[in-house]
Amino acid sequence: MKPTFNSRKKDTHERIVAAAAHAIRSHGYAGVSVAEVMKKAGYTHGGFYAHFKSRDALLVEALDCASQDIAAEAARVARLRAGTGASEFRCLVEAYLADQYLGTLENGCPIAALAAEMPRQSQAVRGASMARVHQLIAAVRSTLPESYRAMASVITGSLVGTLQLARALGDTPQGREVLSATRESLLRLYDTSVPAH
Amino acid sequence: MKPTFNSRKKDTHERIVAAAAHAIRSHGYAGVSVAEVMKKAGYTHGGFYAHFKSRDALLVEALDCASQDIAAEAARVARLRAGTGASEFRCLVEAYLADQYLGTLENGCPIAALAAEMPRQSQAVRGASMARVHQLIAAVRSTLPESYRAMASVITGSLVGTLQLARALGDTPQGREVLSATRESLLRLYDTSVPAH
DNA sequence: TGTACATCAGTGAACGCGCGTTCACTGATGTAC
DNA sequence: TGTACATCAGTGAACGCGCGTTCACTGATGTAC
Repeated sequence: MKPTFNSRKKDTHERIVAAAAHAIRSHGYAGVSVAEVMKKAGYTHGGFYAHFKSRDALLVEALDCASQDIAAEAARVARLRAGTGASEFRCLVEAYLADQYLGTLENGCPIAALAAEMPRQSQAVRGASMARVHQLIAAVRSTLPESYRAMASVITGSLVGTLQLARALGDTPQGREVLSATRESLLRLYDTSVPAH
Repeated sequence: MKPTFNSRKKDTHERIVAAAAHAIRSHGYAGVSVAEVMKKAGYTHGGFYAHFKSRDALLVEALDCASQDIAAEAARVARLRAGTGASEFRCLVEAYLADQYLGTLENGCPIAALAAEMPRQSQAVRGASMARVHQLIAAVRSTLPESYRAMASVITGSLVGTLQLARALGDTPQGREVLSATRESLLRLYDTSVPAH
């Protein structure tokens, strides 16, 4: 075994991807530059192509990494709330539309940050992006009772769109109002429509 | 009067803004270059700064122009449907989430195209963008009966987010399915919740 | 344990390119007589 | 109506800069004896 060499390179690779995973959410696909990501990760830009075939290859890995981040965060929130009697749906809505995401972009949902840019990307990036969109809709669907699953699209759209609109209004009373109004509307809808939960 | 000079320059100005209004929706704020807009408008890039103080000033005017485009289009659709008995809400939903917007970006709602980029813009562009977000929410609110107006945020978010998700999936069965599922959910919701319309 | 050598992750200079912006200019349009 | 001049909208070359990508190199890490 030669653990040091292998794990050093792997470490570096992961650090670059993690930096990019934050960068795509803060600045969008179009706002991410190779040099800046490498700098944020603590390296010079020259080493980049020892790790990635191209900038697009980095974008694909960064999206995957960001998605895993957010899935882990969702699982953490779910574990915290387990036993409080809150429905999975309530946990999802309150976690996704939390006020904390108004001010900081880099840790939120990558789909909310990137959806509008997806149609303009290269085939590789678009393919990875589409898979993540399906995954998010499926995650929302899984919180709904069987007979209400046709509403997964409208609810997912509502989460993604509302977060964007609120962020566009900024961390202000108006932005927070949009978030809280949407949380309440979705939860009231769920409580009045969905029986026996 | 010196009508020719004045109107020629005004004409040129409007042609540049119109080209930019299409470009921001196709390529996002970040994807718009001065040179390309000027070329699309039929000019060389050098003349740009006789018309605009900066690229940002163009973005502001382009957003305003795109918003007027879409408001005019909405009015046109509303006029066509007047007398068919369809509610204002139904007209809005069917017009906003029309299948035609899956394939073409350049004529759709600028907020759906730009929302995620708004928080990263200069103050001038962000200010203009925020005003348009408020305007869209108000337009949605105006189609709702008084006691349901608290739902304007969730519905606007749903329209914006769903269009983005569907576009990310492309002009495919899956993309169209997301659009039609959301249209049906919103209209069913309206028909079952809102009394006497 | 200590020295000589091989490996290879990361460095930094360089490339061609398109960006936003500036500016001296051209030549078509309009005015004065 | 016809000529001489003034205006100014649009042209195209140029600027400094950051981009994605390439590559000869360095020097720390690991191996062989």
